[in-house]
Amino acid sequence: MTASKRPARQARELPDLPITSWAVLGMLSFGKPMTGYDVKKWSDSVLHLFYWSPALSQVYLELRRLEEHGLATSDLVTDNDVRPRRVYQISPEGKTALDLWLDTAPVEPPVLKHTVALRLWLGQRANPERLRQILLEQNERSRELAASAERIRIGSHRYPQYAFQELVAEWAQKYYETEEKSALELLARIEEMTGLTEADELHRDDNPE
Amino acid sequence: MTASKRPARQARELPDLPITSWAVLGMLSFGKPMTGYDVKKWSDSVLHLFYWSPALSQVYLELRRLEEHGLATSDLVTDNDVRPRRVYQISPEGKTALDLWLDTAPVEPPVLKHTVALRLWLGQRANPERLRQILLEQNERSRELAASAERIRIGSHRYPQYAFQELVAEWAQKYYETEEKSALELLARIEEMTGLTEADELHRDDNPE
DNA sequence: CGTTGCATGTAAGGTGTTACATGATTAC
DNA sequence: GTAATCATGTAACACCTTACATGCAACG
Repeated sequence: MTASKRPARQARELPDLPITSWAVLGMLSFGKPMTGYDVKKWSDSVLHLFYWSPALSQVYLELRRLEEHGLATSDLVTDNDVRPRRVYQISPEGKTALDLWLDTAPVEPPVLKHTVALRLWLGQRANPERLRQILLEQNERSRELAASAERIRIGSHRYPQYAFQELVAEWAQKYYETEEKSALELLARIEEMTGLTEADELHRDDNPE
Repeated sequence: MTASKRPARQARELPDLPITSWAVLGMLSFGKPMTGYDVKKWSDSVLHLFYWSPALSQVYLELRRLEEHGLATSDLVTDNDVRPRRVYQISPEGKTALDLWLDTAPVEPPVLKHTVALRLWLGQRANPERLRQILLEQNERSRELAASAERIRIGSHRYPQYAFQELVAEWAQKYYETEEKSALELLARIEEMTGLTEADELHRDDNPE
């Protein structure tokens, strides 16, 4: 393809940044000035539910990059005589760029790396007891995430400016509740299957290949 | 942590490989000898539904790595006088290692990078019409993936040795059907919300921040 | 006769992780 | 007093992608 070097088509040209950058800029766009540490915490608790939480070192890198591009500004804040904290804020250019990104950047297909499904797919080779254990873990993990999403949803409720966060929290809650149920359904299916397999094994000597 | 250099704890020591390697080894474990190109094709059509499909160059790299570790073997096959194809097969050591991995490797939490949810989360800044469009695209994408999963499910039906593949295909079908519905529900919610917003705007001059 | 599929691989570079280094403050 | 939290950053490296290079076979 030849999409590499096109001249500025519009007065407002979007810098070519990874989605992670836009996610971090998006967090800044809610208006609260934040340190890298703050971004990481918020990222772990909320972004994590539907996107993913970058490593702390990555967060610092993204913030520096945003500042380089003029999309954010930072101030060194010294409260007492502690080590100064660097506090970031979105800039007007950052707001414009984010809006343009939301409006024009193509939406990449969501990425799912479902390690549990992968194991299940290879289930023929696996120990049924292990599969049971994996699905119980998955069920538990999903329950926790659903609960976490619920807390966030309730936390952002009745503040109209958080309507979209609330909407996504609600979506995430349903998503993880479905995951929770899915794991249990799969558990039941596997118990049927391996029950049959064990019966079959009485009549079979080696695995077919 | 000091988990870097530990001596062999067991006779059967697992090589430390990324999950992608195990996924590729898993594909080989179904018994069919495959070229890198074959692996990529299968990866695109099936693995993609629940894990993700590595780039072709990555597939070749993984296959080489598996062979280095003795988990797979390869043969150069020359059918006519075409360029020879390198055909990979799982080795007995590969089977043992895969089984051990399935049995003992900790299951990393599934990773979701939901680009649509990310955009929605930042929806306050976005153009409602654009959000509509994104959700319609997402609905369509999910419908296609559900259909794809269904075809695979039907294809593996009634072959008992494919029971787990069928199970995962069924799970994937439900997953994407849920995604499909989710997108439509969100669409409806957004129409309510932005309907209200537009009405509100008659009484408001600037966005709150 | 041009596009798609089959087929393999290298090179360059970006994305993102873990480990390391450092140190103050707060809570138990 | 010791563990957790707050806070910032560097270094090394693994993972993975895109672009490039190459070329035959089959289909339309």
